[in-house]
Amino acid sequence: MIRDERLSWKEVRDQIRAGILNRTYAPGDKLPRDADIAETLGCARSTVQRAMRDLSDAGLVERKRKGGTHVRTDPVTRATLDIPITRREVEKRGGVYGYQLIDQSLGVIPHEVARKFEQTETTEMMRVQALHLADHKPHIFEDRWICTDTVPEILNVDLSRESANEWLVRNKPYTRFDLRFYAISADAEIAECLKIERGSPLLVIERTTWIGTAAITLVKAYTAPGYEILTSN
Amino acid sequence: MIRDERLSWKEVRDQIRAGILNRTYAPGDKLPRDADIAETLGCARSTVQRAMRDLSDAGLVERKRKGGTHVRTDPVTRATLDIPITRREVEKRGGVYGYQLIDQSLGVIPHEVARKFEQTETTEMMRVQALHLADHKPHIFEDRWICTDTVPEILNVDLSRESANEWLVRNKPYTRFDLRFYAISADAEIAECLKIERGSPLLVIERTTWIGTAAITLVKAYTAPGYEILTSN
DNA sequence: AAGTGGTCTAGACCACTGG
DNA sequence: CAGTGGTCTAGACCACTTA
Repeated sequence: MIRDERLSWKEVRDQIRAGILNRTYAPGDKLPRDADIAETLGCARSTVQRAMRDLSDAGLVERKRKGGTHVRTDPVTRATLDIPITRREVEKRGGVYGYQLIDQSLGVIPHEVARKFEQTETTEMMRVQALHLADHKPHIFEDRWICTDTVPEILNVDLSRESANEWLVRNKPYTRFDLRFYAISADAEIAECLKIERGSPLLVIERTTWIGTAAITLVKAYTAPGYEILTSN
Repeated sequence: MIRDERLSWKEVRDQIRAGILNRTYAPGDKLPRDADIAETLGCARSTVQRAMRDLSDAGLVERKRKGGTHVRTDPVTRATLDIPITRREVEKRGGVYGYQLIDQSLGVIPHEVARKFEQTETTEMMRVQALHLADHKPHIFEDRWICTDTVPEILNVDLSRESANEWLVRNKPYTRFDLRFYAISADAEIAECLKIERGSPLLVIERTTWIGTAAITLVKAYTAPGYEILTSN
């Protein structure tokens, strides 16, 4: 007789997942209770729990107290995205990073921006427009609003040397953020900055960050043509 | 004296995170060992572990055996994306979903497609072009290649009734996928399908899926103007 | 070689929620 | 209100990695 070895939670997870993939448990089906699975497989319940949490995080099953664990009927593709600071992104690809401040000013925020910040009484903020370069070519044009009430220190930062992107990320950690991606066609201003033709299709990455409920910044990053966002799974 | 209650792992996590946000632990700093934190806070080491895993998943700290736990120097914005099947996406917003098969054929895959599949000997696949509608208006035009070697059953599915999107997701779970987003401008064919002007900027969602190492499908989803991808964090 | 995080166990209690 | 998942503990051993 071969003595059973202890099961790792990944092995448990893979067994359960296999059962789902091969239709032993079809979408909508209820899986046995953790305790029963543990007994069947001969491991501790917490090991099953660990495996289940992984499957749940991956969106394969849905767990409810008292309700039990069910195979999700409506699978979603769940991906994790890492958006690094632009410098890192360029350097990681072996490129040469460059940065240019284009304009910096104080001004009243447009309604559209105020809406993105949700609840903010602040009406005047700092606007920063800057260009990130990769291998000396325009890479990303960013148009940013920074809440000077939340981040008064920004007034004393020399943004011609260091990008707001980096300064903020290093000095003002956020607790919440909002991300959206969409496509636009380049208007005259953006086209000029990125040195492309008007009307070129661009991917825009828009990010708003808060610390607690206080708005920090809203940035629209207009990426140069050819830019792609990738996930690795 | 008030007797200390047991700490939950979320409370532990929040305390550690607070220490990072308020610079008690600056970027690059090493945090105490789990065991020490546990003793300091008066909880079990596994509770600290749970908290740390959360911070690590969020990208705030980096953990290494023997090396200890360090606050990450270059924070990344880490977001989780859920991409549901198109029907759900439309219905969740309260819209009416519709679907039209445009074309279905067998053909030799272009080199560009073969490259995306990485290693595949298959050269002939099924191509499916279809339109997803939201409130009777074009919403997403999808151009898909399906590997008939991996998914021979697809040959017997009536794709004019059910979208390949849904059939695959229900019947052919994948084990790995690749996602990318980028912007293009609509060519004549896409413009006609989506009933928009040529040259309109479009967000494209491209997804390749595999089961094991066997290719399943590659789909390019051309979204109608105004489409946005959102993350919720 | 030794230090630190990762995992497993067995058991207890809690918290949510569906029947 | 009872069943099920979620969490906590204390302790042991493992596995990776760096000093």
